[in-house]
Amino acid sequence: MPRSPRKSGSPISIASMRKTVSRHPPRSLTSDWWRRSPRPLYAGSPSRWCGRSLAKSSRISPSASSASASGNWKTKTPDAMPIDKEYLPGEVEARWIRRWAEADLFRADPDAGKDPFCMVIPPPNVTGNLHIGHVLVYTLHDVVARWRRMQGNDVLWLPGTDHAGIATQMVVERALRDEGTQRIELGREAFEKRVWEWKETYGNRITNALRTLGSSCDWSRERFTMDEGLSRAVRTVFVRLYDEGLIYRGRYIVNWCPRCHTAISDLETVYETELGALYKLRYPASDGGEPLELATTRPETLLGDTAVAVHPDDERYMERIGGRVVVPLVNREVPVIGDGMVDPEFGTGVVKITPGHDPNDFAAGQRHGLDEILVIGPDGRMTDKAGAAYAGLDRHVARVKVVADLEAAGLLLSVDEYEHAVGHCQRCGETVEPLVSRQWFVKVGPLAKPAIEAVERGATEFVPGSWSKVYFEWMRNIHDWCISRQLWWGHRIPAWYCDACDKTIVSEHDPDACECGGRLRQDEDVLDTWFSSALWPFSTMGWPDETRDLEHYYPTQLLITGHDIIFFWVARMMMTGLKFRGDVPFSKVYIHGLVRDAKGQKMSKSKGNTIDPHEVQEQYGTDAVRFTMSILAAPGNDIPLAPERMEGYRAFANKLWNATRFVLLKTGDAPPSAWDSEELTLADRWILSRFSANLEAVDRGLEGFRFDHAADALYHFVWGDFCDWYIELTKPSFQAAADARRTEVTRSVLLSILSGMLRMLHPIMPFITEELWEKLPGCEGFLATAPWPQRDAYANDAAAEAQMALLQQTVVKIRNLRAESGIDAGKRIAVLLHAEDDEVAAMLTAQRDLMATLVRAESIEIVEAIDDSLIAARGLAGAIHIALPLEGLLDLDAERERLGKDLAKIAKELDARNKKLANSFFTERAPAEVVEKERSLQKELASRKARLEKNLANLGST
RNA sequence: GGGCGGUUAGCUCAGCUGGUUAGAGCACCUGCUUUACACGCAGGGGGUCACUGGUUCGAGUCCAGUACCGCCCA
Repeated sequence: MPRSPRKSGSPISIASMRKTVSRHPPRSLTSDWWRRSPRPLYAGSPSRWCGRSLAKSSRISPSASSASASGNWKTKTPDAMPIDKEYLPGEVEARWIRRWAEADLFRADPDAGKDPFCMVIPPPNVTGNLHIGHVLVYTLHDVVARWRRMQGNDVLWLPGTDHAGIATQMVVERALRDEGTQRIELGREAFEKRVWEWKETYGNRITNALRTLGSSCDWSRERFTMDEGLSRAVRTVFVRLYDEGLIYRGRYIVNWCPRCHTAISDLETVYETELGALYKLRYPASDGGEPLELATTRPETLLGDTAVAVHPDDERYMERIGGRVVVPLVNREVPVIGDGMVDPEFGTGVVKITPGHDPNDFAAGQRHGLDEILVIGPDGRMTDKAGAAYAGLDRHVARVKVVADLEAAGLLLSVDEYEHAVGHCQRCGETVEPLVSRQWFVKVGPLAKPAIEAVERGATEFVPGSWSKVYFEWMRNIHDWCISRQLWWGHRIPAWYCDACDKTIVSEHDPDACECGGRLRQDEDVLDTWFSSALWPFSTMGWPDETRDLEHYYPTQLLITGHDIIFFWVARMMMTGLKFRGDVPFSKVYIHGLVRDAKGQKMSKSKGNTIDPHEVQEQYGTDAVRFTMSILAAPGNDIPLAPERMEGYRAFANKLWNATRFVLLKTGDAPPSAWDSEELTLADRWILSRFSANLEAVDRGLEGFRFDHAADALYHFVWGDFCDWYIELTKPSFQAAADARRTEVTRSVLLSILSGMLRMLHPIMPFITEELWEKLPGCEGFLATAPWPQRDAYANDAAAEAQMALLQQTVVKIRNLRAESGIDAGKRIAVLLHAEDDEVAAMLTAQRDLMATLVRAESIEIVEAIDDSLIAARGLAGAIHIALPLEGLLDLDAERERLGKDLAKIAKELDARNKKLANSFFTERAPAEVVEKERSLQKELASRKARLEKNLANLGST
């Protein structure tokens, strides 16, 4: 991140100027721009690489794989060398997307003799545009895919889209309306044709956007849920489930959307709390006795009432059970029933029962054998059964009239404001109308059982594991799944009804006629889109045929998706996978968080806080966006996406760019040469060791889906270890006076680390790394297919790390003393160092020239003792004494204050140690090594404190 | 009503099986045309880890309760 990009107080920041002026040519997303090639194919075998070990002794090699015979570092041609001063993502991204596609790098090959690693994409809606949530999911997919590919797996990341029944139909209907026509006028066949045309024209918008992210999908295997093969899979599944009695057709109460004109599943109904009214009504008793008073939120449905219910144990009404009351306005006599579902606390404790229009009432109706009277039709208007006074009225209008009529009849007792949950259509937002109709259902219970067991026995594992609870909870309370939709766009239900004999035929192949010779009519309805999505992990691989892909890639290794889709999709894939393939569809399910805005609020168009992926890709570069997604992807957490974050990682990309620029400028275009371990400096050994440690952190992070940890390790390795320290440490080696061999070893280590670094970064930042890789001397082929660096256990050089830590501490303290003493930044000063420990003193002596360049010192002297009488800024770095002789420059008061502060801090720490060690419970019960640690720390603090006190005393009193 | 998650620096978040001085980025302050990078360099300030109690030699970390926030299911 930019620590502090603009300190000058300049009113216009460069970053803010960039926000308005994009420097990159706009990319068209609807064309096939990524296919066009102005240049010949990039030649190169897919797996040549340039990161082979250069150490003659493998002890400190960043990459221990043996070099292939052809892996000689090649001298770069000069035209590959020029490198801009800043990273410009736009053109670079477009070029690599094209070159990767041309080289067909991401095609999986089941015969490659490699371990497969397979993921299927959560198919986006074909009508959709890429939104920021997609960017997150697909970034994580691609990070895994690229990492596994570089690790040597045969990676299949299978892309595709789903046909999104309602959404797509609505889009095309809207277009028809604009043309002054409508679906019904067109007729079913013509309409379907129109949708296909629409799909051909616009259906690749989202997949093209996916390509701009750098997604390394195998596009040769792209699928669409309405493809011929996938449609066959749908039919096969439908028929088999029907034959086994797991699909049935029945009259049942469903959630009906009067606007979409279709049934929708429970999951597609979203409940929202709304302010409505609670109406208290009076129902006269048939025998002229005491009337019953009841409360309802939906008075218009009383026209379809077939009973009134009370709780059987409710003493107020017990004796009324079995009696009859008259439903007002329609004057229908209905029974008073006793049912446990009635909450005596609600309203008056009496409720009306409308089995035709309420799920609970429907269930009660079944229990008590009540009639279902449908008074609201599929169009949301009252039916004839509602009576002549209401028939044809919209349900909302009817409510007003019913209430008015009741009032006129003196049967309306009160109207109170009332908050209640109202179901809405997830797709169009219309108030859902529960109504009884004839629909197709999947009997889910028998399918759910093995799916539950599979997660219980660990065949499929949720990450983070807590999501399995959510899965279990839903699966164990699962309801039958309404799968028919009253749409024209989708897989038409393969059921035919005979006009003559009333027989139902369900068949994979369209039948010609009924056995009885009667004419057949196919069911008008189509299947829920999720029905085909549920088959995605195997239907995309060719099922029901036994294909090579299916055999090789199923079950897949990983599914990455959001928690909002566990029920809709994950659970259903589990059920069908087990049922039809006899195995789980994926061994791991990684559940990511939801992308929110910087304040943690959900993004929505109405709030205006959405982030357009294309815009931020242009603005910050796709790599920066991907890096942001990765580093924010802490499991179990939503992702607060602030533009500043992306800005920061754009700076990171630029930093990487310039680090490479430095290396290239200093090292020329010759490939690196091998070194002997004895030739390495402390700095060389240290960076090689750090490299190894960070490689381990990145591997561990990616293995455990800690994308945040992996990205964090990379960030700090590149910016901290490599740029802030190692590059600075190498600079003396490139001065004219430097020893030629030293220069050669340094440039070789630099190139070697850089090569490994680019490989490590590639899964998260594919574009910039591929671009830089191409510029690196000797690197051939695509980085995308270069081997992942190997961990070398011997590369951990603890001694180098410890010495370097000491050196860094000393450097930081010297800089601190300079700054705090107000020494001009450009001024060369003298530095005295003293260490009691001989080894430390030797190390300091060896590294003093190096340190001098880092702190802009004229000289650094390692002395036996620092003269107490010297006027100097003094400090401690661990046990190393530091003095900057500043005769005449030192503000004694300020120095006293500074030392006093240091002293107070150390005294406080020492005090805590003393107390701890004085506590006999601690020394007796804590592990010996912990106590020992505290003791040695106590000792060191005491000596540091004494030193500071002495320094302070030497300054004299004011 | 049932369940799950969260509460750590001004902001957004890390912090694994309890053990030195609780970290990062952003923001903030100071200084800097140091020949890779001002999308930069160097230095710095800032936290009663929501609250209460418990376990423990030792709690941001484990347990219980409270408050507030969010999500899911009914």
